[in-house]
Amino acid sequence: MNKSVLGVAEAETAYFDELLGYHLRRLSVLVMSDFADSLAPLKLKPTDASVLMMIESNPGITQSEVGKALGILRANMAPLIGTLVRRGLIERERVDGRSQAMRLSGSGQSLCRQVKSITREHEKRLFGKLSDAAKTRLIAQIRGLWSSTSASAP
Amino acid sequence: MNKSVLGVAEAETAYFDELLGYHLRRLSVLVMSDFADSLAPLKLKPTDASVLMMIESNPGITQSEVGKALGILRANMAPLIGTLVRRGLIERERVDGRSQAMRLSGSGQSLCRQVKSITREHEKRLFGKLSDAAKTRLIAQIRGLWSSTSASAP
DNA sequence: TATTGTTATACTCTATAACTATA
DNA sequence: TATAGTTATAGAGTATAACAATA
Repeated sequence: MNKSVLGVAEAETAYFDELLGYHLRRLSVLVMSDFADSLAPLKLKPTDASVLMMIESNPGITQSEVGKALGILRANMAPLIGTLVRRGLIERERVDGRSQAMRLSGSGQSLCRQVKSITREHEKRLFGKLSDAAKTRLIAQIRGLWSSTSASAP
Repeated sequence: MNKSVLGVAEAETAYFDELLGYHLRRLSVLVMSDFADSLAPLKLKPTDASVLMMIESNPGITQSEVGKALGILRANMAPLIGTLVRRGLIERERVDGRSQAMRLSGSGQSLCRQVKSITREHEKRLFGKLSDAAKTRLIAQIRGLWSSTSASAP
């Protein structure tokens, strides 16, 4: 329900149309918007979903580890995790006096299955045009661009 | 200076790695961040730059036309344009009692040339790996994905 | 001394609503 | 009645700073 993009012009777009970054962003905004809409029935935002998936793949992971992996600041993890715990999707267990290991609860696991199913449909809807080979090649290409550049600082 | 991404994991990323949308977003965030940093010396944000370019390509265009083309709400155009006018980059001329035609001033034009030059360097830095052919193919592919989906409402 | 989790807070983006003046 | 521009404001998302408890 949030469609601010960079495109749609009847006006001359001119210079932008040669820019890969411009098209990349335009598509990314569209995809994120569709993904957010797809997850809305589960009362989850893309960030929530990614946190759940990360915990599912790494049971026992701590808040700050998830934060590092997903690029979310500790300060913002606290309320985010708090909500998921209050919804009974995540269970926490102190593992040392500071850290707490996180795991999915039963309902967290079943919600996670729904997230995966919704995500599959979403990807098929948006990228179903592409053959598996084309999709794989595209991911590899994008990853190549990423890794060549992301020599960014700590 | 704003690096929140979705990646970097030492933790298992697992499911995400098969998702085109995930990689698309990761790269898009990286590219936007680099673009914003590149424009910072000109005291322009990506949005400002896109507005200037749009006016340059469409002299006489009105605020709401630019807004429609770039997906910026009227309400948010007002302060944005106001700043650019106060900086002497844009000139406004009433064309009827409501609308005002916008044009770049002299300094707006020369700043626009700098934007283009910076943008070229930015694209070369991030996408220089790709041949022109690969880049063109990629843009076409992205545009194809966009247009097949963006049957979105007004 | 560094790290984990937390709170408080600020800034930017984006969105809605309501107003004015024109058409 | 609809449109262009404006103002005010609210809500996300993301940032910094500071603190307590622990390592």
